[in-house]
Amino acid sequence: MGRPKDPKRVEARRAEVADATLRSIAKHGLEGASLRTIACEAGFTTGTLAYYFRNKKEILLFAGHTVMRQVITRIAEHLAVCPSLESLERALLAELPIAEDKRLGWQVWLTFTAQVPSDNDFRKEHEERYAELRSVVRHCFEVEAKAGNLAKGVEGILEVDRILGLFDGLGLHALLEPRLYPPAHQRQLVQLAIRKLSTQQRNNTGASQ
Amino acid sequence: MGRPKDPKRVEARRAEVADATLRSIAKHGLEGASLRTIACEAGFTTGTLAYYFRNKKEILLFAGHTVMRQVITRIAEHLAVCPSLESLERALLAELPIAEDKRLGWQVWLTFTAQVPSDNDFRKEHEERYAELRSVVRHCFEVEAKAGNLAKGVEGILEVDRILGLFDGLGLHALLEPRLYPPAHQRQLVQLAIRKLSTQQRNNTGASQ
DNA sequence: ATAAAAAGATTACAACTGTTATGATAACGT
DNA sequence: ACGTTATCATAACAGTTGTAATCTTTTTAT
Repeated sequence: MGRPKDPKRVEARRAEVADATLRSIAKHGLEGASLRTIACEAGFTTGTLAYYFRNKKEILLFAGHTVMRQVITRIAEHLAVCPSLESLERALLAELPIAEDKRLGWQVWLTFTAQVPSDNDFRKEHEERYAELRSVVRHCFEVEAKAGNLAKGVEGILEVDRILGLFDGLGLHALLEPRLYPPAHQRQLVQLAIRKLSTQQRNNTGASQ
Repeated sequence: MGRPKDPKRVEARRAEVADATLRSIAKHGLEGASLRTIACEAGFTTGTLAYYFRNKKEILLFAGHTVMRQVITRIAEHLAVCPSLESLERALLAELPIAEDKRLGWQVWLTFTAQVPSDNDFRKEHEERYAELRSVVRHCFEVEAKAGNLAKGVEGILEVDRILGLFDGLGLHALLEPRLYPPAHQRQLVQLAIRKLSTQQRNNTGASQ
């Protein structure tokens, strides 16, 4: 008798398809990511895709989900060991569109984000991921507030939105015009924004990595 | 003899098509904006579009161009009469995704922005518009700096990127999750970010409009 | 070894896409 | 009034899309 669906293999194949989807989007945008190009990129045919996914949208949602989840997981792990503003700084710096793989991540983030206003499934996915992200960062501020490490007049709840707003906006601009936002410039902007909130001022303008 | 192309009429028709394009995108995203739906939305047929535009991309670029140009023109006019941080604050507040028409503008901005990484024509358009925007805001900072109205330790060049990054990031988040970013919250964030830069602190948390 | 089910390829299909050729109409100058 | 040309609609084109039915090949349990 044939075995029941091997979950290991299914998971692996779905991951391969997701990866191929990301590569397709990175090359020619969402328009260039048809089922055929995705399948070709993965070394399969459309029939294989149909076997592991119900339809194209499920593929896109899965691909987007994995990308966002990986980013947030990395940030959360940084902040889990030590939920401080310093950790937050390091976590965000590591995700800026500097290295080529990070730039690719930002690009697919952008294309998926652009689907949110006109597609309820993408909207739901977005809301869930960002709820996680906000929760992690908010916890970070709460800990610092209790320790009395926040400068006078900084409202934690406000600052979460401000930092995340700046982070996404800066990342977006850096993705779109890398020449105007070289790595050092990106880092400097994030560092300045975070360090202004802390009582203990650090001065290193950051040549890490 | 038939008259030569009436530029007034041509301009008007192209504007109608651009408007119809924006409405189509607002309804079902870029995927839902085919030449037929655009034409139908404008009360025309595809033949009419072909008469006023060479191809679809030209339509999209024109539509995107007009939207961005209008936004930047409004901001520039605000800052032309009085290039101060206070004017900048008012100008940016007026463009936040609060009213429904502004939200629509942000949505098309997002869809066009998402094309930038994979399309050189969109990239060029984006670079030109943001060069204008940065120039206007930078001039605003220069004037304030000469007047000695900038708080200690604020580097104008850095702050331009920081304000614009925060503005786009915040606008994006507010567009995607309006319930988490009610009008007062959006305004508060922008106001706080700008007023921290000035020597003369104002305190109104903003109930304008 | 063999039956059975899973995994994947091939192919077909209907719908839709952007583009364009052609036809009809309306506006204008003479 | 006429002819010319701008304007716009109709319709056809070839290509692509997502989807799904069908067929072949592995893989596995007995």
